[in-house]
Amino acid sequence: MMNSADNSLEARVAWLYFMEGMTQADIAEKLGMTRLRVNRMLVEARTSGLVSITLNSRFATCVELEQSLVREFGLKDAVIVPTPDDPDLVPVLLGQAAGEYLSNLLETNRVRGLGIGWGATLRETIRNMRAGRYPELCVNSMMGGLTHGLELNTFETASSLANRLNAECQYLAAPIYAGSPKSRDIILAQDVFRETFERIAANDIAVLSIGDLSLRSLLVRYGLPRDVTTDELVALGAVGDILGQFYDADGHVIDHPLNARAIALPLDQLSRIPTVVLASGGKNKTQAVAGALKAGLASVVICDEDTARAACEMARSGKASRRPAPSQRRRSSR
Amino acid sequence: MMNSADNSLEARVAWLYFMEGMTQADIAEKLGMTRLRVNRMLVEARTSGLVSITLNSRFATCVELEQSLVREFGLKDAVIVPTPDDPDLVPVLLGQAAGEYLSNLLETNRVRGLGIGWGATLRETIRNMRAGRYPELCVNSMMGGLTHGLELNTFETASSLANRLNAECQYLAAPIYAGSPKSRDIILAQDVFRETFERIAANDIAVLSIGDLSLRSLLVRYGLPRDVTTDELVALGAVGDILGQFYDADGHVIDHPLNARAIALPLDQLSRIPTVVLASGGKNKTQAVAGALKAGLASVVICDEDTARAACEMARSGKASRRPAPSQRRRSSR
DNA sequence: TAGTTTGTATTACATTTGTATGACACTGGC
DNA sequence: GCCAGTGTCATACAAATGTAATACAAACTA
Repeated sequence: MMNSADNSLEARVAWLYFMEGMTQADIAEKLGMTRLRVNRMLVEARTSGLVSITLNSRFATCVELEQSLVREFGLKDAVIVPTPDDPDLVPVLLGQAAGEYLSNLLETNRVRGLGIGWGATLRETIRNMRAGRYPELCVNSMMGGLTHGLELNTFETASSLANRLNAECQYLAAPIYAGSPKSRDIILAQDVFRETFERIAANDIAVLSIGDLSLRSLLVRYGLPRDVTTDELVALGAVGDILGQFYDADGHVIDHPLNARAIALPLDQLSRIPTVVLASGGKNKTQAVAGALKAGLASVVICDEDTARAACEMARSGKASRRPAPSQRRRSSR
Repeated sequence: MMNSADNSLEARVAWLYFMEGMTQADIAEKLGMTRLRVNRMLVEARTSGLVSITLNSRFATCVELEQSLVREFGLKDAVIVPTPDDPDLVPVLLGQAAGEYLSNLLETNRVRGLGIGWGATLRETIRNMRAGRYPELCVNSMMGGLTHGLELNTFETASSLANRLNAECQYLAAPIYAGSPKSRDIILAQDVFRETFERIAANDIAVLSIGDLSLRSLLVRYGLPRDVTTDELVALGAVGDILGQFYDADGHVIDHPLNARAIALPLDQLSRIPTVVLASGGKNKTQAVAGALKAGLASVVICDEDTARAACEMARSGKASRRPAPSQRRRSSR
C-alpha cells in the first residue's frame, strides 16, 4: 500500500511545499504532475503524520493544571491540551501531544519493551510519533484483538508502531474476550502465551487509553461479546475500561465475569510497569478518567483541559469516601 | 515589543488555526477581531518560530552524505538538508535543521555552557529552537559585537537564545576587532574579560557559522574595520571566517594582523570544546566549509546537500597534505 | 473478453488566503 | 494646535487552495 518510492515522492512534495514554500501549482509543474495530485499528496502527508506541526508555546492554564495533576495524584508527568470546540478533534489533538511525548521519551531513555493498547486516540498517537530506528525495542500488544468488524485492530496498532520505529513487534494473538473465565484461564495456561505475558508484564512503558460505556466507544460497539450488555456493566458501577477491563468511579475493577474473560494484562498488575501513559479525553470520558486517576492506574496522563479539570475535581471531592447512595441501582448519571 | 498578552493571543490564534484547523475568518469571528489581524498574527507566528513544521522523513541521498561526512572527517554527527532552488532559503532551512538538532541536544544532555556565534543562519537557528526552561544553562557570545550598523548583533543573538531557553546570558561586551593586535592584547588582559573568556573556553557546546568573503557576508559588509579590505585577505588565501578569524583552504588561520585583532575565542582553542556545531551552507561558502572540514574545526556539521557534497569532494582531494592519526575528540555523549 | 475497480487527468467552481488600498483613530513630539 | 508616524478597519481583489463531476487508461476479475 505504501511503498518507498511513493513515500519518497510524498516527502519530496511535502518538502517543497512546507519547507521551501513553493505553491502547489509550481510543485506540480516542477515534478510533472497535476496540481490535484500534489494537493492530495499533501493531505495524505499531513494525515499520515509525515509532516507534523508543533506549537512552541504552552497555555498557562494547561501548564497549571498539569502541575496540580502531578502533585495531587502522584503522577510522573501530565500533558494537557486545550479542549477543541469540535469534540471529534479530541483524539487528534491528544494524539499529537501523546506522540510528541512518547517520541521524546524514546529518544531520551533506553526503552526495551513498550506495550500498547488500542483505540482511536492511540492510532493518532502513533501517527504523530517520529520515525526512528530502535532495533532493541520490542513493541507488543497488551490485549487481544477483535474477532470481527472494524479495520482498526490491536494487531494493526502494534505493528504500525513497530514499523514506524523499526522495532520488533509481538502480538497477543488471541481474542480480547474468551467465552468464559474458565476458558480464559485455559487459554492463558497454554505455553505459547506464557512467554508473551511475561514480556507484557515486563514492559518498561505501557501506552494505553480509556474507553467509556457510551456508543462512542469502539470496544462497546465492536468488542463486547454478544452475551454482555453495557447495562449490566453500568449497573455494577462501571464508568470505563482499560485494556478491556471495566472499573468503577473509584478505579476498582468491577465484579463482573467479563473482566475475568479479558485476555490482557490484568489491571492490578499494571502498577508493576514503570511508566504507564494514559491518553484519553473528551467529555464522555470524564468519569472514567477520574476513576483512573483516583486509583492511581496511570503514571503519565495526557488529556484535554476541560475533561482533566472536571475529572480532577471529581476525583478530588470523592477521594476520601465512596458513597453508593442507599438504594440507587439505576444507571449512574450521564 | 513582544509582551506576554500579545504572545498568548498569538498562541491562541496559532492553536486554533494549525491544531484545530479553523479557518482564519472563523477565528477572527470567534475572537472578535479582523480576519486581517488573524492573518498577520499567523504570519508572525510562523516567522517568529512559534509554530514549527517538521518532516518525519529524510532523503536517502542526504542520509548517505551525512554518513560519509561523519566517517571521513571524524565528525560526531552531520545533518544535511536538500538544497533549495532559491539560495535565499538556505539559511532558513539550515536554521530549521540546526534548531531541531540543538533542541534535541539540550533536551537529552545536561548542558551548562553554550557559546554562540553570529550570523543569519544562527538567527534562524534560534528561531527554530523549542522554548524551554534551563536555569542551569549559561548562553554566551563567543565573539565581540559590531560597533555600527545592522540590527543583527552578537548581543542580540545571545540574548534572544537565552530568553527562549530561560537561561543565563553572558555577553562579550567588546567590539569584534580591536584597533591593533597590541590593543587586543591589552583589552583582553583586563580582569573583566578574564572570567568571560574562561567561561567561553569552558563551554560544552559552541554553535557557530561560517562567513565567506563575498559581499553576501555580513561580517565583510558591516564588521570589517575600515583599514582592512577583503582583497588583502584573499591575497593571503582566505576563503572564510569563523568567529571573525579568517582561514585558508586548508582551514589554517591566515597570517594577517586582523586575526590577531579579533576579540573572540581563538580558533586553535576551539578543539577544547567538546561539541562544536557548525551550521553553514550555500554555494558561496563551499570553499570555506571545505577548509573547516579539512582542519577538523567542527564536530557537528549542518549544511545543505550541494554545498556539502562539493566541499566534501574538495576537502577529500586535498586531504593528503595534512591529516595525521585522527585522535580527534570522539568522546560520544550518548 | 467484457465488466469492474482503481487511480489519474481534465475541467470547473467555491472557498480560503494573501495583499493592496484609502479612511480613520490614536500617539507622541513640536 | 498641528503633524508625522503608527496601527487598525473596511473593502476589494488576485492568487492559492480544496472539492466535485466527468472522463480516460491500466490493472484486475469473472
